[in-house]
Amino acid sequence: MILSRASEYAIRAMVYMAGRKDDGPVQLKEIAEAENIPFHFLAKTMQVLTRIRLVKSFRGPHGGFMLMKPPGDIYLYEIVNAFDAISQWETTCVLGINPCSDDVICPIHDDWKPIKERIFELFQTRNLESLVGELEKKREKLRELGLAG
Amino acid sequence: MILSRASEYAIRAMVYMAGRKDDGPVQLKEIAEAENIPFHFLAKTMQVLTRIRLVKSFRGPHGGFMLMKPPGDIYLYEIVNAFDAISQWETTCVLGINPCSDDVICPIHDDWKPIKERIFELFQTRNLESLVGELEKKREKLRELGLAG
DNA sequence: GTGATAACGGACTTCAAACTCTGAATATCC
DNA sequence: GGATATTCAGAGTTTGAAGTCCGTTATCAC
Repeated sequence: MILSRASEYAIRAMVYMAGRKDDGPVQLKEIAEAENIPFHFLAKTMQVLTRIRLVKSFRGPHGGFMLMKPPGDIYLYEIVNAFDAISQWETTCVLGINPCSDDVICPIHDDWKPIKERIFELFQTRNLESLVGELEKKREKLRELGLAG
Repeated sequence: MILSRASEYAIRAMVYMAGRKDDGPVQLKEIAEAENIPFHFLAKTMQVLTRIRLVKSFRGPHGGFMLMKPPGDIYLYEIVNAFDAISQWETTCVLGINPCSDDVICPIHDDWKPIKERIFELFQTRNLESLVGELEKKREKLRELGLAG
């Protein structure tokens, strides 16, 4: 709703890779099935991530993809920025008035600016490691609820 | 970037109407030219606003559109909701995981929720009158800067 | 080196949003 | 009542994102 599908899929794929216990490359097929992402579309998405060196790819049997950096060093911003020109958000607002800046006649700019900044901050401070941590917490919580119910 | 064009155009058109000093109906042509919106597209947009009774339309010579309520009583939410199903945002997140709720395995949900709520609040508390006020303030500011420079 | 496996790369198709066009309906003015 | 102005309504077109397909290339196992 605010990111392209490619960005969404890329994040989910990366989080999946980061959260996988098993070492060694993860195959496209496994990610696509686990995350319920169209295979061929994810293929192209992963190619982009390979090109910008967020992941390393291995062809042939037992091939697949591996993260190039520890999960704690990969921030959402890097991923998202490969697919959506979020740097351009600086000069865009909800009203589509472009360029929209402090000096442009846009009635909603001053409301929108802090929200935009907050989204930016989210992307720039959240890394894969912390996201995997969130997942663990959520799983734990659901497990407790399951036992209690 | 987060709203459809129709929503964006609708808001701009409504703000334009609210800010117009002259009484009487405003014509499509005037709005389209003033706000630089494709004429025929705006036509359909205005038809929707007419149908949901945010504006009243008049055909024939000297026809046009008028707000059905005082600007202070028209909130962005009403406008936006006519074009984008923002009520569905409740169960959607940046990662496209749908439904996404407090109880669903989505690593970013807890980050995204407050942002979403803030956007909601913006739409629900901002009305046309206050937006027109913002415009005035901005214009004033720019005028001062112009004199100073 | 042959065959199987998996990523690569580009072309193709699908779909929905954005935009355009045209004629019908309705109101005004003379 | 006829000419004109304006919105209404629906169909058609364009465009770009999303998704699919297929042949190529690299790697591994035997």
